[in-house]
Amino acid sequence: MQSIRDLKPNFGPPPQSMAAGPDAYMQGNIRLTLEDPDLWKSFHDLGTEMIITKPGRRMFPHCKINLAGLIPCAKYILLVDMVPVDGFRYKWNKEKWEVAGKAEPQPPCRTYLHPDSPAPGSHWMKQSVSFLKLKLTNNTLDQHGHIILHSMHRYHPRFHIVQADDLFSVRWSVFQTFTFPETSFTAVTAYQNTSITKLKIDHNPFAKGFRDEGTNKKRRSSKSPACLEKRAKMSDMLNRDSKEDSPPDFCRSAYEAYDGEEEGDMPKRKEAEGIKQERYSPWAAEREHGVRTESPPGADHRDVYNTEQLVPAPASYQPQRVHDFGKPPSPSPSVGSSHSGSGRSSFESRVPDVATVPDHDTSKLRAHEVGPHPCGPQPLPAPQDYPGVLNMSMAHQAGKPGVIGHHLYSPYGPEQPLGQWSNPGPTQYPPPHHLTADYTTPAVHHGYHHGNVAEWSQYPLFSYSCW
DNA sequence: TCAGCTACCACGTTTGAACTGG
DNA sequence: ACCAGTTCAAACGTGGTAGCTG
Repeated sequence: MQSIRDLKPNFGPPPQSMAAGPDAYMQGNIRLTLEDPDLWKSFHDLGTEMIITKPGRRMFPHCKINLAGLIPCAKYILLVDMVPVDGFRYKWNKEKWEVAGKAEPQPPCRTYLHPDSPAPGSHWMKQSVSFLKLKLTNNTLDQHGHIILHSMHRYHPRFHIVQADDLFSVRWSVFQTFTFPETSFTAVTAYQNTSITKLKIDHNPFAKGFRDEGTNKKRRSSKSPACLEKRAKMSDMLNRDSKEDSPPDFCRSAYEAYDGEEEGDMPKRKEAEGIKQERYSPWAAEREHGVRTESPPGADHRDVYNTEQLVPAPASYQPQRVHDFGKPPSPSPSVGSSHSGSGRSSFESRVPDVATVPDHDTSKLRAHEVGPHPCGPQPLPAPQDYPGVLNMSMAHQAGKPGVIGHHLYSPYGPEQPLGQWSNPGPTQYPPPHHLTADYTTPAVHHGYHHGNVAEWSQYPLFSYSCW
């Protein structure tokens, strides 16, 4: 286990509270470990697939981490985002994943904010931190703040730990970014690998109804024509007695390795062994064939990547209140314009999340606040009035142009206490001086004082060009 | 024709309000 | 009146599948 040690201070004048003891913010020896690594590994060996749906789908396994080495009394914000593993689109062909071409232009980048954020280090360390409610979607116009992904593309989650009292101070803070190789996955709209399906069914409590020992036997079937034919023949019988204990023995070959055991450690172990025998892990194959992966050679799978993420310094908060929520988002000519093809370059420069931004008057933006951008001034994502979605806009630092949209999503509701978010307070840093007029409108402050982080809607958090 | 996507379905889990008893 | 435990229904989360679409 190795955390990211190569930290750099952020740019720009730090807030007073940070300047008072900068070392204290740097001395932490943060360690982050992934929970259920064996489960993740089981999926990873098969080629993890995550369903993405229009309304949003949770991950399974979901991201759950343990933290250590935080300063107990210091506040931290935990974030998760998804980054493409490579610049390819994949297809499932003959029981294995194959490259099907270049990746599509990256969807709007969003970051999931852990609902407990910000919380003191002691809070994060006292128990494991779960990102259970993180949802994935393929709807680029998603209004719920879910993380937007492309189907048939590979991603891996990144965990960001930011020492910050609130979102106001995020921009001055140092990010520590952690990634686990075994959490990489392929986003799909329907499962391709039946072994993954089986693994999910056996481990996800919500899918108990699909287990062999469950009551709903007729759901256990495969898509093979032979099975479909047999299923058709059996349908009447099944309809007559769908609660029969012993399932029909057709179409069970794909699950043979899992039969006959109740849930528990032993069956799981058996599953893993059975899977290994038929294992075809496409990612393992990639490694064998020299296809690029993010795994550091020789590194323990539980070790994090040695990457770092800094908050761009000349950050420019550009929250704009949406007064007519519900207006359809305006298409952006810049969407996809930065897509540069395959490989890392394809997502080094992310496009702003303008696809989700309802129409608003971009003339309100001041050029110097937005900063230079090859695509011209970006209409910043406007806050939306659904609860829990944050929006932060930051310009790139010199040499890393491009204002990116990076959405922060938190499942906070308006009623939840967010005092530390909603109001910087007199002892905290004042809002950035370059905030737009809209930012300081009473309406916005009203929202903050009521703990509604919706006004933060979509904040471009940081640039992918940094990694 | 077909791969990918979506809507809908049935089932199980979770959650919170309502109810009950001490 | 208060609190803790129980019950129950609605909401939510699943994978399967038929049908649609490009």
